[in-house]
Amino acid sequence: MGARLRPPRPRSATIRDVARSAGVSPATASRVLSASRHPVSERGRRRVLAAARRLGYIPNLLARSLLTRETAAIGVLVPDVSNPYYAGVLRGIEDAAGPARRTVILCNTDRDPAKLRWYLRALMERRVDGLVVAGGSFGRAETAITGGALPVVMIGRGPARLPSVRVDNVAAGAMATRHLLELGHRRIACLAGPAVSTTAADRVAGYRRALREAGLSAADEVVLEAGFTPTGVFALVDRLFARAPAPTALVAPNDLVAVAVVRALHEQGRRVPGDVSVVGFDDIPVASYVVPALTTVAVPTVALGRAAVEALLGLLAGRPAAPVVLPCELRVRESTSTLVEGRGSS
Amino acid sequence: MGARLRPPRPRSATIRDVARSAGVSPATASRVLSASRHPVSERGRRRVLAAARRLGYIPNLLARSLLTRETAAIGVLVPDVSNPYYAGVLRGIEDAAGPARRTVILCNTDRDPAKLRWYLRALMERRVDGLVVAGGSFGRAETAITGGALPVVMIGRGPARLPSVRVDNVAAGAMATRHLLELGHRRIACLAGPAVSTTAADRVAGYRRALREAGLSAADEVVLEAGFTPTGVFALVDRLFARAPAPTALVAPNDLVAVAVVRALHEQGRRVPGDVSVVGFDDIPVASYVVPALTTVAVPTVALGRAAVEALLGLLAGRPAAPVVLPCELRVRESTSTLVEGRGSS
DNA sequence: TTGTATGCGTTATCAC
DNA sequence: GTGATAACGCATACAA
Repeated sequence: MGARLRPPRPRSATIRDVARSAGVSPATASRVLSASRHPVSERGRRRVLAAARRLGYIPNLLARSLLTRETAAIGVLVPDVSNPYYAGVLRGIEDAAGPARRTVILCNTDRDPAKLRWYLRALMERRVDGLVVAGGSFGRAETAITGGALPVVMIGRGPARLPSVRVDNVAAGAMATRHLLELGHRRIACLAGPAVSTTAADRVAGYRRALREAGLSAADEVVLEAGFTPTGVFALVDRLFARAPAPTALVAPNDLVAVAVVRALHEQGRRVPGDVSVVGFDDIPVASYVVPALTTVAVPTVALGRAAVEALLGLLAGRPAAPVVLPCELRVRESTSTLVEGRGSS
Repeated sequence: MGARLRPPRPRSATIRDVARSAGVSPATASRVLSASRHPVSERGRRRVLAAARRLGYIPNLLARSLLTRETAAIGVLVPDVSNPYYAGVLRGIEDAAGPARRTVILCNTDRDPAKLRWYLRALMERRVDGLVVAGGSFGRAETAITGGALPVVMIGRGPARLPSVRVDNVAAGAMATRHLLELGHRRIACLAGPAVSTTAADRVAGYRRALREAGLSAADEVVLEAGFTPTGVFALVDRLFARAPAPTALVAPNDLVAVAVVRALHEQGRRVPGDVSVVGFDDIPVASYVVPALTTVAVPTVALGRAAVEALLGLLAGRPAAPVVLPCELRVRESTSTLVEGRGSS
């Protein structure tokens, strides 16, 4: 006698039950229910379908996957869903996965390498068909875990050999900074995102490049590490404006922080954009509704997620994935304005 | 000869490979690798572990689940992850699921019953251990699909018999409205969320109750349907303030819309809170950073998600789930203030 | 303490 | 066009 377990949950109808009820063999039932291309008589088909409905048959994907070696599931690794940026990405992933009949297994890494690796293993144990990884810290060690056996698409920059879908954050950083330069600003501070984030690093690099191209020197660069959340931003802004000469413009690491910066300045009695211009990144949903509406470099988060899944589906279909770089767009709104002479001069 | 499929992906090491490499039987290998309570000699254990490491063995959860009838996966149905409210809920779900070694399968329903039912079926095919459903429209038809075979925990109100984790949105709506009444406001308008949302309906009910308790009549109620996103809010506010007498205070369906309302008023030249007081719900991350900082009724979204998973885990462990009602909290900030006499009188 | 054998639910193969 | 059968990878009842 074989395994005889206490069934933790009632056993639902199997394909054998359906077959018996329809008066056919399990093979025939399977051919009907799994949309196989194998021919089945019209009469048999009807009987199987009727029996399946009658019994409330729900196929067991676990058993099917065990045999076909495909789970129709994709794993998604993201630092934090409650961040609007990743929420948008996730939305795009879901939007593309649904119609392709794939389900999404979600994992929050919190940018913690240990957590990342743990989840990675969990996803491999589940034999997901592929992975979409957003928010970096997916390096050589992690590639080793997947053993190259698993198609992986990165959102943002990752290990060079992995296909990626991203925006050019250096260009985005430069775009934001150039906008401020064109408005006449010369003392422009830059709040950087977390040190581990390549996105943050690239935006800072773009900031530096734009300054240099405008003829400013390294001495004119003011870069402070802030992070991608408002935590600690108030103190940072205090520090930034305590020193003289104070900046007249500021590049925030993202919109969330930009909103906090605007408020911090407001509390100091400085007006945006009257006294200080502020530019953010991402164009999160509230960006255009806050007062002043945020000037920002829009990142197509939903499109990123969507493109990543499309690339992954291509990979699964055997098509090689070309790197995708989606365009960013400067959206000039109310938080930036021309430098008023007499205040900006050093 | 049996199934001989073209392997779409290279076959990874199985427990038989490990057993052979370790010089033991598959049973012994299984006992070591699945943390079974069955005794295994120390020597055997070491050999199996070594072999597993050597071969890069990763257990196949599909096969294990087929046998144990447990997948360690929970399905999550949510209207829209890119909404900060649900992003918070999702975060809480993930936070509680991870340490319990459960993975989360995410589905966006968009409040579309057809999509909901499709996903529901997909989750059942995957044999998830249980379901967390947020954002309603999970009614009798859906309960029928699960056939009661699947533990379900609702976040928010749902079919009466299903265990739920929620906040008292009637109380929340009353709390927001009472705050405005205490500030002296009498002409208070209410923007309702989507008609299908019980959360929205409850908040409106609370609004009505508070007005009534303050001795106002049904004639004093002004309720307009807005939705949970800023779409169309500008036109709505225009309409609202075109009529006389204009309201002096406004209850928004959530913070996202509240921010948009503040902006719409700003564009009309009305000041918040000087001319109009505005209160929102949820206390989303930006709420305290916008200017004016939003007075809002905080909903513990992350805690809701966490509690839902805990209830579900309890259910899976055989413990009955008592309904959980988490407290809301009024956070008075800058978007509400005392009614200035002479403007508020009719 | 170990090994052998069985079956979880499904689909591919082969013979009819 | 149909049916019997093996196998996917694993955990357990049972015998040793």
